[in-house]
Amino acid sequence: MENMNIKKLAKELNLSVSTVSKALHDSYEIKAETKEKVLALAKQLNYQPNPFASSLRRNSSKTIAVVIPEIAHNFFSLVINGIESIAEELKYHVLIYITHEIPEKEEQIIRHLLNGRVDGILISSSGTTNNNAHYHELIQKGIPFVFFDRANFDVDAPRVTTDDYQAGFQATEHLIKSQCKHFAFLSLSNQMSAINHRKDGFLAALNQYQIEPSHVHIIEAGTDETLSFQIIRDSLQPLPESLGIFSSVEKLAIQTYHICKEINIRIPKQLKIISFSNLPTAALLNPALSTLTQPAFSIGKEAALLLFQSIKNKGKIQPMTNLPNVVLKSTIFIRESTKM
Amino acid sequence: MENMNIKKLAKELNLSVSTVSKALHDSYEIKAETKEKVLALAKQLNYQPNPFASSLRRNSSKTIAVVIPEIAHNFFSLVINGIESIAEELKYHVLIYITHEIPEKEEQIIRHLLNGRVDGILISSSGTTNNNAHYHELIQKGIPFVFFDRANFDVDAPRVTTDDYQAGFQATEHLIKSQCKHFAFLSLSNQMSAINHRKDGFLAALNQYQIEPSHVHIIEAGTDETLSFQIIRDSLQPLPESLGIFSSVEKLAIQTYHICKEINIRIPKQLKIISFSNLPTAALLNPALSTLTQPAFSIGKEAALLLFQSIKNKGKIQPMTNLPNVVLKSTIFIRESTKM
DNA sequence: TTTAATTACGAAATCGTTTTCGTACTCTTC
DNA sequence: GAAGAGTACGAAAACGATTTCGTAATTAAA
Repeated sequence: MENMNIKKLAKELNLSVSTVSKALHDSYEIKAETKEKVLALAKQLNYQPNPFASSLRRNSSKTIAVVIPEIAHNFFSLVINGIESIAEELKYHVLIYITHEIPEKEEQIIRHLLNGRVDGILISSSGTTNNNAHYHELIQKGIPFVFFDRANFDVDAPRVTTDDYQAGFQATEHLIKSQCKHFAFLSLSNQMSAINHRKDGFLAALNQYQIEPSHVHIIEAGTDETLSFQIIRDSLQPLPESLGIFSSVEKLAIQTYHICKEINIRIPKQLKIISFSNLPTAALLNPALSTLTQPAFSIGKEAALLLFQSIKNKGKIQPMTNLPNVVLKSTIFIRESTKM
Repeated sequence: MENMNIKKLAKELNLSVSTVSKALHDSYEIKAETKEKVLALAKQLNYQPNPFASSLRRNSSKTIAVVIPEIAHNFFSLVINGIESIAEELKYHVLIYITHEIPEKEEQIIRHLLNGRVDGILISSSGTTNNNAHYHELIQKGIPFVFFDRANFDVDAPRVTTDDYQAGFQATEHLIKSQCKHFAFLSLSNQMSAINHRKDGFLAALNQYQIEPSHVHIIEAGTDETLSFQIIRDSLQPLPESLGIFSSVEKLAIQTYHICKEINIRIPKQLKIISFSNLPTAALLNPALSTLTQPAFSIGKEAALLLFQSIKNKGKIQPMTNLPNVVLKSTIFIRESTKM
């Protein structure tokens, strides 16, 4: 009685295993009456097919993987919510893997997934742009994957991103019009696509408004918490006159707030700041933080939809030109932190 | 060439399938020389065992499930981080399921997991205390599970919780000593263990300091975002004199902040508030929010450790008395929001 | 009435591992 | 040099589903 399986079920019904299996899958070969009997007993005995036997035979797992740099992060949590909303509907399971921003970790995870454990993968890359080998192995193995937010543009895969360049331009333009004289861009690394696009927008705006290059600062704070704290603090001492900061990620903006509190820099009087962020408390901060907010939930949803499409189309010829490349818009919220 | 498997590997090596399998598992039956050959070719041909065949045969999946009410929530994200840190080390995979605070959803997820897809489950319950059937089915099937944060105390399972009663008492005592006259407890529902323990601590403190019962308000805001907003707003109009709010969860405190901003209630002058919270921006809010902060990462770690212990001990006789019941301490941070 | 088609089911192969036996062969040991 | 122990491997049976193929029984067509 320990575990119910299709064999016991068949014996109980005086039917063959194959008949029961077909009945459970509503096959046309089985007559209605038999199907009912099978379904009824299956429900009564609480029969649930062994997922591994099924996956082994059908060569599909009904499972996808989500590979993200970190999870304790509003943006990624919201994305997962979006992904889950679709996966749940399609009765897919979701495996989570966290790279902690370590490219080698990402490679290891991806390589591990080559064994067929999942039917597809959603990736927000932690990788450096010059290491694509593991992605190509996925392609070779025929495992569909979709990039979201942080894509590797050298790899032929669908992606869902935001209008990072435009948003970066817009944010910077806003800083310029708020009478900033010096401009700083806070970055994690110069190897991440999304962040680089934001930087390009930043630089383009400064260029268009003919800001003197000596007034432009690029601060690469890195992914290490304590190190980035120091780097940012050092770059604020001495404080350039009328500094406008465009932070490419939420975490660095929060750190900047903490630093300003610590060394008594007044926002927005001495320093203005705007940041990419999905903080639900942005408007409640002291002062309220101006943000560029990505449609995180939709990003997750769209990425999942693209992935499931790829999974469905697997085997068919795919037009490798004209890859799906969904670009969603961020929203700018002007708040006190960039007030004149 | 499409997919490498153990059979092709064996043929290539002129060995039997069983020998190759044993070699890959470093069996004592196989001599060192053979093992080396096998390992070498396996690596060269990039052989990776099919996880489903393996799981089917060994009847274990190297996978655990995490069932949580929501993911876009600092506390749960941090817990997952803790869980992942252990799972990663033990080479386990982590499936995520979100109940969205819907008890029926939780039941459905748990029932689905009865099929053996996972070796164990970590649950933060969304359930009402009077529905345990699905947990008992897990026990009957012999699938180990561990509660964290929100436990069902009527079910015999290990749990990792925090000192909710004491923290509730401490927070309330702090409000009392801050000269509050009226006291409100913000709750999601009266069916959640952790929240009820916080309420018990709240009530005990008020009782000990002989606060008049008419000055004590219990506000059940529910889990619906817009509804809870209205409920809280209504309960703040008219505003009781010297109101001290103890919010049992972060979300309701944030809503309260938004409401106070909207209808111009000054914190902490007219209203003091302290909340359970893992907000990284608590100190940056306007005003800085006093918090009770749970050791979320450790909770995840401890829960995962307990679960893996249960998985390892499976089959052995378990002393059902004396269940592991880890209680971790929260930390109180007094900030401006409760200043006199 | 005979043949062809359809219906409803069963036997057995299959997915890719792991594991239990069985067995040659070598090496001790008395 | 016979018996026993140890070594190193292979054959085959699982694990539990799905799927292909075959076939009796019934129905329809000629």
